Amino acid sequence: MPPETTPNRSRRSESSRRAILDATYGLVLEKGYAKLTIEAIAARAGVGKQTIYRWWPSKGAVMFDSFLDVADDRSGEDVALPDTGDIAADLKAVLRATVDEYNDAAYSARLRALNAELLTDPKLSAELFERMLAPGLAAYLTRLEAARSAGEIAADADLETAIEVLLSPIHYRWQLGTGPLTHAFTDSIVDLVLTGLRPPRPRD
Amino acid sequence: MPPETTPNRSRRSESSRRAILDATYGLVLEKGYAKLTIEAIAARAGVGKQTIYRWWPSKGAVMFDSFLDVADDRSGEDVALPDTGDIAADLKAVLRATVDEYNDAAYSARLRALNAELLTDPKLSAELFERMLAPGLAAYLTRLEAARSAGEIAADADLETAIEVLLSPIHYRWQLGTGPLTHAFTDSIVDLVLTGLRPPRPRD
Amino acid sequence: MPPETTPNRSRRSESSRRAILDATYGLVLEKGYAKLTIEAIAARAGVGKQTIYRWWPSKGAVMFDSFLDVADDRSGEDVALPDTGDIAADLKAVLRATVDEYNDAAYSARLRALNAELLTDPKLSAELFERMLAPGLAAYLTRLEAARSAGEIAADADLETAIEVLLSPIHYRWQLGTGPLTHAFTDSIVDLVLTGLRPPRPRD
Amino acid sequence: MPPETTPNRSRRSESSRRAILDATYGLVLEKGYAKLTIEAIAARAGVGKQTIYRWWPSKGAVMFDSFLDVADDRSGEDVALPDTGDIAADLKAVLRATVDEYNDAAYSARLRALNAELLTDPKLSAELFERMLAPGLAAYLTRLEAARSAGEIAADADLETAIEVLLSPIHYRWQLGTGPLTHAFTDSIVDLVLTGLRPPRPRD
DNA sequence: AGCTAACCGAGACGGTACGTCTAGTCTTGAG
DNA sequence: CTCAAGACTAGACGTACCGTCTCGGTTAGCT
Repeated sequence: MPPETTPNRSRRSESSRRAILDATYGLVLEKGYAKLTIEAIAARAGVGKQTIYRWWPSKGAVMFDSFLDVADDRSGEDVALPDTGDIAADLKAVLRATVDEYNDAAYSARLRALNAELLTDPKLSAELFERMLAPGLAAYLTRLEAARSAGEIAADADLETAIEVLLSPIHYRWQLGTGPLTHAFTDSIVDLVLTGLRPPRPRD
Repeated sequence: MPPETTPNRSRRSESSRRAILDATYGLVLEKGYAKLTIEAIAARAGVGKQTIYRWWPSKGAVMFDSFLDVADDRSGEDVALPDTGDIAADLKAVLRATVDEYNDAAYSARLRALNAELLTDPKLSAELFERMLAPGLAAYLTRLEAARSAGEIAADADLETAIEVLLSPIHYRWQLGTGPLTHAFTDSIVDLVLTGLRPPRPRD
Repeated sequence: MPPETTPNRSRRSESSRRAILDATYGLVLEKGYAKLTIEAIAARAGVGKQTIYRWWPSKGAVMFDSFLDVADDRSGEDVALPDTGDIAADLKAVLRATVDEYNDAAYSARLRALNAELLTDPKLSAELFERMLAPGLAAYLTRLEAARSAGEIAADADLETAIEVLLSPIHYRWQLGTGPLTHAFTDSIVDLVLTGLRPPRPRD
Repeated sequence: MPPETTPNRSRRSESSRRAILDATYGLVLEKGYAKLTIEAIAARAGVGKQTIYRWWPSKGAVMFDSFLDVADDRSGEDVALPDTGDIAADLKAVLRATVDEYNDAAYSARLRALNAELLTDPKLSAELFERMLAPGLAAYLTRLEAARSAGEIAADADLETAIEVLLSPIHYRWQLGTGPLTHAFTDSIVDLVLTGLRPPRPRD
């Protein structure tokens, strides 16, 4: 993500880059994003401040990169959703795991930093989307398409919207605190999304 | 929201309070929340810095108050959802209006500030919920209960979850930029929430 | 000497002023002027950097003030030259004392700082002259006038020039290292200035 | 004069040496010594910084060398003082020329740089003396000895001291600003040094 | 109808961090 | 090897704000 002004990329010190990214990652967890400073990053990374300013335009960009860097490390991993043949059960299992992550203090701290930066600089969202969100969303899409093929889901269903409708309530509650982040909550989202609010058609 | 330590509330200058809140509100729109400073607020409000520190614990609290203050002004207003007898049409109309607000630059700027502060200081979410969110959510609940009584919605539907499922995708897209905030998007949310993904039960 | 922009003089903290001046004075002696930094002054004085920048335009100005401040403290003291009735003896005694000062390491360090700053910013010389040099030169003038009245010195002698001719060789040797700063050197200056180079007029 | 550590002198690039010295000389005149930086020298000379650090120990040494280099160029020139047979007239003419130089802005700027460096690093004075001062002082000595032989000056006069007494007041006024640098001033120095302050011996 | 304690505007203070600049060292690639 | 180029660690620069602390002036609410 470096802004590439004049500095010569080929001469860049990889060890400094790593040290900066690691220091940033650690400091956000320890002190929180609001108390993250460039000076602290430089000190912990054993790096001159100028080396940070040479390659990143802002503190937020460093933090952003440090998290995306971790995400990239995982990008080779298998992100496929389970497929037991029961779409409801599979979605519930995945969303339960997701909500457990949100309830983890360290994960939550990183997420807060990332979202705060996103709110400060919305231009970053495209990059965030591509490097962090897209792989996960694609996995959901694959699973839902399989369910559609299996006849569990209506042929004309809008799957892209469905994915966001499944995931966003978790993010919403986490950020706005409108209610507890429980397995019951995610289960009820899955039920709702799969069956809708409409009343059962009366037997005739 | 003032923390009330020792200062005597009855002696508080209402004109200073108003000037501070107004200055804050204006500065967030003009410069953005990240560049908001206590000194700038004090200067624009024609107020000593100490007067701010006396009544608020942080910059975020002032900003928060300045927005809630606007919300409180509206609290007498009618927040009821329309009821034409067609729950799908009514929800679509309301969500279209909501999405239009999110697409407004000024509203979006304020929302960014509010959410950024919330991520920095999650303790504020309870207050935010009570003063800004609760009235709106109550209105949704009222309308959905009416629909349930009318038989448009299943008797055992989880309406609280349904409301969050309706609203959160808008917030999600707005914040993460996963897609365009259009009327088509909100319409498809409503359809999804009302009918679900399940295929129509075959006529027998 | 503060440049007086906007800050309100009457609110100035005298204790901070003193601490800054004292810290500067001490640091020049310990580290030398070239290694004097505003940060070190602020740290030793227990003062914020801004408090220095508020009242002085540059590091040199602070140093300058810190030395003139010492000079001012002495300004009430008696700076008169001795008067034994023998102008040669009196001048030799005073110049021997002067040269001893120049040979003192601490005095020499301060003098180096002062002169270095003067070379960097010649505008300071007027102030230096008034506050540090003028009193001393006046004392010489008084003594030389007494000698003139006593007939030891020609009635039409240019005393102002004579004073500079007496003092400047010491400064010159000290700064350029053209030779050793000894009592023999200053004695010979006095002899030269009093009798000149001309051969004695032959007795006829 | 390079400090001679390890680098192999024979491989040294003469063109780089010249470019560095010339760039330094020019930058001192244009920006002043205080704003002279190694980076600016390297940039103007079209030279890597390391090439400067390899051959000189400090910025001051480069500047010093750049000026002595000019002085060395002149060392073949005739520096003898005029000899019209009238020592007073000859000295006045030379000192007038000297003071004119001091009043020249460019010469004064160089002199400031040189003296500032000398105050910062007194170890340089020996070198300065040998390469810049000594030839001039020797010329004075030659002329004064001629005057002594001619009977214009007392046989036992201390000529070395006399030379410093003649020259130092100019340097003193230039640096401390104790008075104007005029021909009248230098003339009166010559008169004073030649005749002294003593009153004319009464005719008997 | 004062008195007096508090709040008020103002802004200097001790600090922290900023983003920039320069020093002096180290690395790379060309000659 | 030396050299130009320039990235590196280090740390001071001067600025912007932080949150605290006086300072007079003013205002509210008790005597």
